[in-house]
Amino acid sequence: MKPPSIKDIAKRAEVSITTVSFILNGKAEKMRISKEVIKRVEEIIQELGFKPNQVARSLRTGNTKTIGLIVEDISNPFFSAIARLIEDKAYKKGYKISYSSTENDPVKARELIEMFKSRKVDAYIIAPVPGIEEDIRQLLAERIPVVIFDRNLPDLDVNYVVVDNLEGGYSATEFLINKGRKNIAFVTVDVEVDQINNRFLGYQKALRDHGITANEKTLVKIPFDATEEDTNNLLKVLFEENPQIDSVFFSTNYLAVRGLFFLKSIQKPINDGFMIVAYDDQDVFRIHTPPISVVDQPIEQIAEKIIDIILQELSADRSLPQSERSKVILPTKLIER
Amino acid sequence: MKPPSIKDIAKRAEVSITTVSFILNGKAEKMRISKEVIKRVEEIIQELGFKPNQVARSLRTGNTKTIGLIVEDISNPFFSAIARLIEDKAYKKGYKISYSSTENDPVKARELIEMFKSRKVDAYIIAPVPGIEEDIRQLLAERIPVVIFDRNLPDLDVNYVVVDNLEGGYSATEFLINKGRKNIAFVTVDVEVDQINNRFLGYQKALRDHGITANEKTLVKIPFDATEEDTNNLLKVLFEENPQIDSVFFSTNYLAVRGLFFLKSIQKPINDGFMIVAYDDQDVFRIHTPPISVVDQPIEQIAEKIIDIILQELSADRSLPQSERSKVILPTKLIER
DNA sequence: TTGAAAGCGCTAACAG
DNA sequence: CTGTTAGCGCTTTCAA
Repeated sequence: MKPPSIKDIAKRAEVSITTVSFILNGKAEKMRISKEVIKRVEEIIQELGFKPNQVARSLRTGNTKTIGLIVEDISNPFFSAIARLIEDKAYKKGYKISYSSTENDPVKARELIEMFKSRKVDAYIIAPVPGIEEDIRQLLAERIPVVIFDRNLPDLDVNYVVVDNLEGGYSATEFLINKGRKNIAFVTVDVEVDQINNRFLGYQKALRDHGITANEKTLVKIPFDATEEDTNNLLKVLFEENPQIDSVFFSTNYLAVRGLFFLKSIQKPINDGFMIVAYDDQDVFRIHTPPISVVDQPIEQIAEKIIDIILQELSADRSLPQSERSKVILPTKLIER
Repeated sequence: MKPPSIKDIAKRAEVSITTVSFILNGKAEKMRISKEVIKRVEEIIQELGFKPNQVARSLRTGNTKTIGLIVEDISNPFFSAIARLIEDKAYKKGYKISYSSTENDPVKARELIEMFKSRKVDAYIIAPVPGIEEDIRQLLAERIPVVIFDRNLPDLDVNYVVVDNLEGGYSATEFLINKGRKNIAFVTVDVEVDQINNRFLGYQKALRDHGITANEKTLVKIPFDATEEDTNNLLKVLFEENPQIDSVFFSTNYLAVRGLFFLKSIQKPINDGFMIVAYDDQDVFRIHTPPISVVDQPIEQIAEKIIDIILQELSADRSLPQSERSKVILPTKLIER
């Protein structure tokens, strides 16, 4: 009924618990345990289907072989794609992933970190919300490996993997300008996070560099918790009050999707006279008629870098000293369609 | 540096460990511990920022407050949406989710269950692959709560939450027939899983009921690990050899997406002369021009049912006896577009 | 080459 | 009302 313990194995094999433990942990030869004993014990382990209780092991060793993944929303394709890739690589090294969605709520984010702390996860991968700098700082102080991604926390010295969002915003905007757009609206989420800010800065810079004056009225900030209907209403106002708009740059994938639905609903065609650029290369942008140009983030590379950093620190058995913290900024790629 | 333990709290408050433990677990009043003591201890807990070590607690109590979620692929929108909803509800009850993707590989699925077992997760939510019946049976024998979803494992008596895929396949097919389609191709994944089989059975039944003879040549099974290119090649053959096809029913969301890309690449328009029905209502089908009709699964209800069952068994502190196992079959909804 | 035993942090039975 | 203590299953030091 109840799963066998190391004790049961030891008893059955007529050896001590210690011996079993050594065999279990591959220290058998180092301890020069005889071949026969090893074989006998291993057979019994097989026979009884014994699996070490990881909880007990964790309590003893202090590591849980679990990585905490904190994202904004696991159902966002960007995050779920990252989650999938990270899972894969972590799994190969014997790590499991526990995930949680913050919904961009610093209070919830803090609770999640607490929860993971009490569960003693070995490392953290976090798409941070503003306001948890202090919590992360504390993790760092305890020398727990942390990588943040998607967005940087500027006043925190921590490993991060982000893309060059300023460049991303710039290239998207410049692309539109080169297509002859004069009135480029910017639709974004009303959250003060680094990556969104940078996309906006890139947008502004591109306009400036091309001698175009930004029009404040065509800058729309959609609350994070806005429903689709709320979003539609805001977009409606945007277009009604600014009929001169000849293109829109959406700063996030889901806003672009909503935007496309909205445009469809008002039957505003996307064509040579009216263009769209979105962030993240998702199926929905490729399948759209006409296809939508996007700023593509190198998801695989992001995941790879994250897990590399984490595993490296984990194997170094501590977080790196400040000086060696990894700062990875990956390029985005404008996919013109 | 190191987080404080219950011992530290006890020492600081000059009470015994027991007292602190009782306070921590809300048994203070039952044990009639004085108000002042409670207050003092709570203050110290606050002050030191003490969080009980969940690992130690788990070892002691035998439960980890963690639920294992095993899906085919967490980056599939269907699964990530479910994951998100489950997470939310579980979180409110103090449970965390660990996830893993099986990639439809029974060997990997088995390993994952083992891993979760050694980590002592309290309950399992599994989108099963064929071949793990025995492992699930064993979980059940140990009275661990298990819910399977998305697909049923016919010869297993276990809680499940699925949709009526036969009905789903039927309604999709009938819809096409009613639209005057005579040559309905069926594109599916080459994996023998219950939900896919039922979608096919529904397709067949609808054809039969309407006096249409199924054409074996227009039934395409795409290997699960086929690349997009492989898929394209198979579809290419399908259309080249069967020019009479006037509609396609795709049995899975991702195959439909690939199909749409393929059709776009060969510039085959979707219109009154050629129609498509997909499974799962995703943005990509709504945004497509023209929009694609789909068999919609009630994702929220699925997630709700799953977590209800799990939490109920968890609070009953054991898996239900066979007779009371929950068998939930939810209806699908055909969204005509 | 193997065994005994301490102890990771916590809960809860039992004793006072 | 509070303290002492055993023990959850495992790793690892120390001793034999």
